[in-house]
Amino acid sequence: MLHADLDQFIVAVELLRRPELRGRPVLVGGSGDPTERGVVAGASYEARAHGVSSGTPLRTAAARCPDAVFLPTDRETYLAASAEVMAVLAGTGGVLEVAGWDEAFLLVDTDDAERTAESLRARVLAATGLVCSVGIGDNKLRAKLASGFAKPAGVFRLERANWVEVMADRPPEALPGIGAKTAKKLVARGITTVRALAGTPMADLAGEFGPNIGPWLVALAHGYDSSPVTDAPHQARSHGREVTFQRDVRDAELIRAEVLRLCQVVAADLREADELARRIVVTVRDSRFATRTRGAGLDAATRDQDAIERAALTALERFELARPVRLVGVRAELAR
DNA sequence: TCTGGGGTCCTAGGACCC
DNA sequence: TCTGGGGTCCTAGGACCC
Repeated sequence: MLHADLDQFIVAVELLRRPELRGRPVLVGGSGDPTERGVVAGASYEARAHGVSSGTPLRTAAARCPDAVFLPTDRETYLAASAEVMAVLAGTGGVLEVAGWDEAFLLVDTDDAERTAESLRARVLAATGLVCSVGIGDNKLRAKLASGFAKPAGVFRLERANWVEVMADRPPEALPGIGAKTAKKLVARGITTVRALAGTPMADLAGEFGPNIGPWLVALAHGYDSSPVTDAPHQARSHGREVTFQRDVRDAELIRAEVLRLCQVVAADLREADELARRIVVTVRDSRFATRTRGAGLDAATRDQDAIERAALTALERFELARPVRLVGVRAELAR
């Protein structure tokens, strides 16, 4: 099985229409104004050399990389480019599972996976002008990790036979699914490598991480993954919108007005997606970055704007709002 | 000058039912 | 004075990913 992953996808799409920026540090994020609140969504390799990567606050990025060109995020354009890439991948005849804007699994029948992977890279480049890397694996977990090792513009194979050689000495957070929080808890137990995690009895982790996640972490460290590649169309569970204020807001009326505006956008999103909501959840993040949610059910599955607004205001009233508010969000959980 | 915005999945606790 | 054991649903929060 293969995992195709576009190289610096967002920046690569921008460079297609601004080829004069090639070779320069380019950063995409927020409104494109690095004095505003926002983070980097895409960084060119030249910018990454200055210590800027996806998730870096724009202001920090501007300080580290003053020569960078800042561009606003343009979702629609990336979605369109993504659709083009996925169409090329689908054209190969295998089972295609889209796993994000810029990545997909492909189950193909081949006796020369490297040759198939290279031809895939060539087809994507020829059709879209975008460079991708391709991982070959004996399951999805290994194929995904392999595409990371294949970057930039390469092919890499990771399977049971070379798992220990490639992965054992790496830190646990090299595994997808293990982030900073989990890594820290593992370090506290003296687990600092994939090897050590793989050698931990599952029962030891079940207490702290839960009866399912604990054992799953150990399986992850062995490279086990039995999840199938599926081309079943993706069914959204929720649609939401959230906004970070440029300055924290104390005025309850302003917060209320923003929640109502988000309700309008969410209702429009539901109409466009032809979905009905069952519950509305409001998110509030305060000036200390503490994030809370409150929800309210809907009497019937609906996308009626008035009903969504009523539910959102009911949920909003249940917050204390003791501190200035940094972010508000409105999410519709869908009827299924 | 800290820390976006779109999501998904899992867990834990309480309610409720038999 | 003691008050089981399952199961399911709802809700809020946590962690993670791109």
